[in-house]
Amino acid sequence: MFPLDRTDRVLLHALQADGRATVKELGAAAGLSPSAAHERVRRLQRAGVVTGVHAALDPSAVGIGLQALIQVQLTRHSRETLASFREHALSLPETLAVAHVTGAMDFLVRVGVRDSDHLRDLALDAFTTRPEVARLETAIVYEHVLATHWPVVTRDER
Amino acid sequence: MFPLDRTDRVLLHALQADGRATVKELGAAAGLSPSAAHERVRRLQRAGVVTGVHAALDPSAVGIGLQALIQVQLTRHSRETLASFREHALSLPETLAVAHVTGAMDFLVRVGVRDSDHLRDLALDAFTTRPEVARLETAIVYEHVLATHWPVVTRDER
DNA sequence: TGTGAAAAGCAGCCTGC
DNA sequence: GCAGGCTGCTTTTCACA
Repeated sequence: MFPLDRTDRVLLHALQADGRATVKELGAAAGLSPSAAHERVRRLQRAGVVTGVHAALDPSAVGIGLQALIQVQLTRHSRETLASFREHALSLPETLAVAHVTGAMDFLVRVGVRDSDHLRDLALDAFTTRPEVARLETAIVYEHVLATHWPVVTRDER
Repeated sequence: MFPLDRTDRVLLHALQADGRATVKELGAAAGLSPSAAHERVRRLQRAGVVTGVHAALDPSAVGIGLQALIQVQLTRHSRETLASFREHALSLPETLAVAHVTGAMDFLVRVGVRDSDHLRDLALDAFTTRPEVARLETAIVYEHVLATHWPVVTRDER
């Protein structure tokens, strides 16, 4: 694991809060010169600690009137079946997130749709038709909030 | 709803793929001059279509060895109970996402922990002790993938 | 790893279509 | 609503500590 010190944590925090922050701002937050902050940010990216910087959109602004959680139980649990369903779910334009989990249901797919008609069409056309799918259970998502600040749960306090 | 044309969609797509892209690059992707791209990006931000730009981190790099989905059934469904549990869940450093959903379970909280000991401590100390919580069901998350490209599901093709 | 200076490139603004 | 030019700031590199 890439060792993260206090300065790295400050930089990561700042980049999670505002991914477009300038190196100058990041440096100021971490008590570093712009060039030093730049070097550290580049290193964090090269080391794969920062996997990317992405814009977050307002669901309703892009036509998503409804979010749902489609819980899927597979017919079989072979590697092929899992991989095949995973790929399919990720390929759907409505898919916002895919989770492969333990328990009665194998996959949870969070989707963004226009309305309940769109949701029904999606469930019937893109899920129940699949040979991998044994059972579906769909829940409406009233609200979904992503944490914008991941803590560094490591204990070392370097 | 803010009207989005083809050019806006290209800009949004580019910003989702790389939130640190320069206005020059965004313009090139959309077939626009840097100044025009800049103007449109600013408008998309002011209109709230782009709610923010955030760095994504590698879970294992920040000490998250395990992710779990804690499903919570509440004792009561009053506005106060819902709000109180929601706030509590969002305040936990381990929380990665919170969803309020329909169905047997009321909330789904995705958490990032070091290991199974950490998960047990979290469940016992931060969930089962809460008066709002009637029942817990915890599932291990083998894999979680967030879509980095939200489609614009609107139909108008302006 | 960090600083500071210098060069290159970009953002931000303005003017004219 | 867009292009092009201008100015100041930011990024990026490099020598040095």
